[in-house]
Amino acid sequence: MVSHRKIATLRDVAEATNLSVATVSRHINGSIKLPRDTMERIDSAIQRLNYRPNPHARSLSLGRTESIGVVIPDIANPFFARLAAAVERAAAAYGLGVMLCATLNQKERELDYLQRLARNHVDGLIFVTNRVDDGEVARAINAAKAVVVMDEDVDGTTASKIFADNERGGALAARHLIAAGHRRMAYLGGAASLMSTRERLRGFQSAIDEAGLDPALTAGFFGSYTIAHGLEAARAMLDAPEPPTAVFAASDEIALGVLTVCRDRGIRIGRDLSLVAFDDVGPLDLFDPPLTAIRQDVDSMGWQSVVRMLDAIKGEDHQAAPQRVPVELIVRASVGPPVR
Amino acid sequence: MVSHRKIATLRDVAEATNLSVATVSRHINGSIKLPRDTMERIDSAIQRLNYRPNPHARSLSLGRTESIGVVIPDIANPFFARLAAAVERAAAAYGLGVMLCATLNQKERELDYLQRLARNHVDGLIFVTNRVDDGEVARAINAAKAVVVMDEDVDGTTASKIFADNERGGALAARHLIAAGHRRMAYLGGAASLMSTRERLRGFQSAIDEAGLDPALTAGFFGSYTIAHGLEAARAMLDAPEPPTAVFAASDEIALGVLTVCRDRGIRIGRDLSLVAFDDVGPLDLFDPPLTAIRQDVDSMGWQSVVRMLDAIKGEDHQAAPQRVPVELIVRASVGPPVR
DNA sequence: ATGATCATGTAAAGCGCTTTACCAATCGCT
DNA sequence: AGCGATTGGTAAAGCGCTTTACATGATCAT
Repeated sequence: MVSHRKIATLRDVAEATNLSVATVSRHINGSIKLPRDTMERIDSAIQRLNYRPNPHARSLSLGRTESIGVVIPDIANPFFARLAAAVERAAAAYGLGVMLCATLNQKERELDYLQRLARNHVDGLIFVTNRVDDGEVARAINAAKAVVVMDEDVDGTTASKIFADNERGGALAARHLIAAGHRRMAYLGGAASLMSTRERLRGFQSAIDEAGLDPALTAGFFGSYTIAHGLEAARAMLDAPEPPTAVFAASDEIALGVLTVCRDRGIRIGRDLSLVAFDDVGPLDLFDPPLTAIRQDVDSMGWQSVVRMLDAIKGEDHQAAPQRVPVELIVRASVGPPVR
Repeated sequence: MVSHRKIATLRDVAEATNLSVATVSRHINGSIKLPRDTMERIDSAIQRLNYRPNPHARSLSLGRTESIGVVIPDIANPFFARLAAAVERAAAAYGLGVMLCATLNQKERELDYLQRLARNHVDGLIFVTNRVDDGEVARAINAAKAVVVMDEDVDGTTASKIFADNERGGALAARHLIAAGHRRMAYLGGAASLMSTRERLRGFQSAIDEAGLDPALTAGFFGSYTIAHGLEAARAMLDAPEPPTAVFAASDEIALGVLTVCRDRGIRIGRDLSLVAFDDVGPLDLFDPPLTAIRQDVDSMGWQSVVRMLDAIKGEDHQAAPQRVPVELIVRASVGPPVR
């Protein structure tokens, strides 16, 4: 006797209770007050039939989906993974599902998700990119429903925005290095046109100015937030006629590249060369040596992005200014006095 | 002049082309052959109106959603993050969306997702857990539609299964350690009742047997796949009357715990104590020293889980036996000859 | 000329739910 | 007794799409 029972629908429970679907629906959604025994009849039927509303029917009828999309370059990257995890946690706390979309940094995929999701698939989109946009993605974002842009800006968008306090992070790093005695430094950034790379540099330079030092002594190397770029930039930097005594890597990944090159060349981080990283999501304390870094408060960013998302969905005016999430200097063992 | 234009529906393009919605729908879905100019009329109208089908209406009508769910303990964990990324990539390649669900290892959330998603929210579920189940989750899995269980078994389920070749991984680790001369070893596992922990141990022991060594010399420490457990187990192990000369950690995280304790105590990994990790997803090559590890082929697991998912959705008989994905020994610098 | 066949469509039901617009019966008041 | 308000419901439209069943005209072999 195969029990191939179908999934119960609202209608089934209506029939089981001798009520109309409307009554049952409104009771479920709390938009009607019924006599006690009617309520109990309904509840027990729901229980018995193991009824659950069909989310698609619900979405179709309601026009909303009770879920949001998270568009992210790459989940395998620890920074984005933690960001996604933070968003997920916050979303779950607010009863929202999360649709995950990895773009692999491809414009096509960004646009595709923006379309598919913003259409009607989800109520809103938390968008984080790693690419510099030519305007097309910006247009798509502005055309979409509720969007909050996180971590990296997309020029020309009117969405709510959440960013780390990059500038302050850069300043913190520079001050720490300067305090240790460094004068000739290097900045290894991501793409030169990315907001985060620019801001971290600006902060770094402002601290140099502030200290009355010669900004010309600090070299900049730009590329991308990857280990590969870290390797390349580290080599270029070390092969320069007058190599720096300290380096500020604008991401964990870049710092890992530096670490690798130094290991290969027998350069001891923290002694021969000082290093400050940015992000602090990997287990930087377990590296050799433990890496001093500017820590982003990823959890807070994720949470706040969801909060602003809910505001955006409710149609509330988002604040014009991007929200800045504080960063923090975590001192470990990769910074020492300069050697020459 | 505010352009508050509504989203175009199928009906809109039908009206724009003077055709019926049915005709347009069937043309879009390729289930009708139309004269060239009719086709062009439709296509251009779609273009012009920027029409996209409403996914919920589509799902409701079709009974499927073109998306799958991934249930995972914690996305912030690099191993699961990479697994999720691999699944995402494969799913995207097959035109499937991915709904991400983090359970934080809570039974309630596992059950909740199993319900919500398996109901009708997604076409199938890729389920990975970290918990030992009391039977309830197993029942829910069996009741759900297409499910593939990955990485860790759930006892009593009839789903398709994809696991790493844990036993072989354990054997590989043991042989490597034995070849280096170790006799007194420790196994630091996760929960003792977890399949993966048991299998890795079994493989480890079988290699010991095979080598004709005394299995009593290998101590086992069980707990969870976390840094915290790694710390604790490492301390217990080192404080034993006769500490081992080598340790096999059943996860990267556990190995990180060992690393930390050893750093604190001035024990040099690779010289005073040998260490082999399992997973190899973190940048283990950048640790101090670079860690020898058994590598899981996460990408392959993710991809294959999607392939089997598609089979399951199509209702094809899944193979009875779990699929085993090969593992590989990656030799770095954390294993040396024993000291006493 | 006649039916058969094909090409090009149309109308309408149904997917499961929410919600608006109603309605009948009861109750409390004057 | 008569009135309005309240209680406890119902019927039906509509969300956007797919699909089945049917219709119309042209083409073709006989």
